[in-house]
Amino acid sequence: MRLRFAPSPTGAIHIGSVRTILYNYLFARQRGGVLILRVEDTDQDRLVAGAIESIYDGLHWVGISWDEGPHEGGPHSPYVQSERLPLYQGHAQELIDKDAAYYCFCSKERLAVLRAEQEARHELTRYDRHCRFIPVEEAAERAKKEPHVIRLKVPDEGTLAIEDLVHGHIEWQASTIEDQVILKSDGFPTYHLAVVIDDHEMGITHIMRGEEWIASVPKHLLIYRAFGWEAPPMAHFPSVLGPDGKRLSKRHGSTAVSQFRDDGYLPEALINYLALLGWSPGTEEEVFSMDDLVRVWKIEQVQSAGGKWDKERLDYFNGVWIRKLSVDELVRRLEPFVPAEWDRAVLKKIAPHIQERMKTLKDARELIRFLFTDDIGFDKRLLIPKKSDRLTTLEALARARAVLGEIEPFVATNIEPALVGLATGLGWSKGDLNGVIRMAITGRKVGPPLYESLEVLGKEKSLKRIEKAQELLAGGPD
RNA sequence: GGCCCGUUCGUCUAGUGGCCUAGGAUGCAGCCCUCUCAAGGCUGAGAUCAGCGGUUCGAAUCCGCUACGGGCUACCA
Repeated sequence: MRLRFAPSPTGAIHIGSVRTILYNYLFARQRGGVLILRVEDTDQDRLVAGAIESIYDGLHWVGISWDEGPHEGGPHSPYVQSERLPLYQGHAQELIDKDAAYYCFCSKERLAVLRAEQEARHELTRYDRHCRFIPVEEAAERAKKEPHVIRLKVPDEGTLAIEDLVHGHIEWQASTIEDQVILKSDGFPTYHLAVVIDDHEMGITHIMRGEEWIASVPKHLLIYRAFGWEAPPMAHFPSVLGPDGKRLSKRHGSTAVSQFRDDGYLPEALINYLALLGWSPGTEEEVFSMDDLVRVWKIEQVQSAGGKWDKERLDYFNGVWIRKLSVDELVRRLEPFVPAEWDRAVLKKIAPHIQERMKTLKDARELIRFLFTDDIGFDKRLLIPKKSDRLTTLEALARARAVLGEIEPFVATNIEPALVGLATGLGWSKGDLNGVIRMAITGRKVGPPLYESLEVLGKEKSLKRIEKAQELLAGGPD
C-alpha cells in the first residue's frame, strides 16, 4: 500500500492541504502503508523560493512524517517533478505514437480569440480541435521546428466512471471533455499528465486528494487507458470552507500552518480539530491524539460535504490540549512566546496557575507580565472598589501592607488566611480587598489567583508595589 | 452557460427505514462553584432534517424533480 501527498511549492503549506495530507497519513499509517511526498512544481511561473522547506517545516510541526521524498530519497527518485521531465516527455511521445494525443500548434493568441468568440456567441468555451486533424507526418515534421503543445485526443463517445471512496459512483460522458493540454510548450507536463505518470511509476495504490480534482478525473482516466494502465482507487475529500462557504483561502485570513504555530496553537489541537472537520468517529468522543486517530479514523466516516472553518472550535481544542500538558511541557512550549530575559524559574512557578486560563500560548505573556517588570502602570481610579472611596482604599492598602509584611514564609497558604482575616477586620468582602491588591501588584483587573501571584512575585516586590499604589492614590485628587 | 459535487441546530457533526417528540460538541444565555478571569458542574434557547412529489404500514434515512451553495471549465495546481 503506497499513498502520496503532492503539494505545489507555491508558498507555505495551506491548512486545507494539511487536512488532506492528514487523512492520507492516517489511512497509510493504520494499514502499514508507505507515504510519499512528491513536489508538483510543473508550473514554473508559480514557484516560490523556500517553499519546499516550509512544507517540510509545517508538516513536521504538526507531526506528520513520510517515508520517501525529495530529501528522504527512495526507489523512485527524484521526487520533484521538474527533475523528471524526460520521463513525461517520453510518455507524451508514446501517447502520440499510440494516436491518443496530438501536436497542437495554436498560439495563445488564437486560443484567446477563439475563447472570446465562443463567449460572445454564448457557446461552450472549448478548444475547437483545430490541430487534431493535421496529418501525423506533417505534424511530426512541424513539431521539429515550431513551438507546440501536446493535447489529449479525447474520444467523442463513451462513459468514464469511478467508484469514489467518499462520493461513491461518479461518471462523465467523454463528449463533455476537452482535448486537454498534457505537455506544455516549455516541455513541462501539465498536472494531468504528470500526476498519472508519477502515480503509476511510483506504484501509488490509493489516490486521495481534495474534491477540486474531481472534475479532472475523466481526463486522467483517459490517460490511464491510453497507456494501458489501471487507475487506482480514489478518494476526494471535501473542501475546508471559509465563512462565506467558498474554499478557504488567503482572502479569509492567513491559512499558512506556520501562522498557527506563531499564534500559539498546539499542533495536537490543530490536528484534533482538523481531523474532526470532515470526519466523525460516530461516537461522542472528540479529543484525539494523532495515535488515537491512526487507530480510530475510518475513511468510510469521511463527510462528503465541505465544512466551514470554525476558529472558536479550534480555540476550544487548543484550551483542551494546553490543559493536558504537564507543567514542564507547558513551560517548554511557552518558551518562544515569552521574552528571553524572563526568569524561567519564575515562569515555571506561575505556569500551573495560568494553564487553564489560556486559549493560546500567546495569551501567557500578558497574563504574567507583572512578574517580570515593574512597569505595570494603571489608572489609580481603578484601585478603588465600586462602593468605596479613596481614603478607605488607602487605609485598606496600608493594612494589607502591614499584614503581608509579617507573613513568613511568604506562601499562598499563609497569605490566604491573613488576607481573609484582614477583609473581615475591614468589613470588606474578600473580592473587593483582593481586587485592590490585584490591581496594585499586577495593574490589571483580572489575572492568575491572587495568593499564588503574591507568592510568586515575592514578599519584597509585593510590598513595594502596594507601597507604590498607596503613593499613587495619596498623590492628589482623583 | 456546460459538467460534476453537495444540502441535519449559527458552526462542526451523530444518524445507513421504526430506538428521532433528531443525539453530542462548539458558540450563546442562566445558575452553581469561586478572590478576578478561567476551568469545571448543571440548566436552557437553538434544526418543521433545503423544498416538492413518490416508494413504504412507516423516511432525516430509498427514488425523482426543483431550488440554493460549491468546484471545475488555463500551455495553474
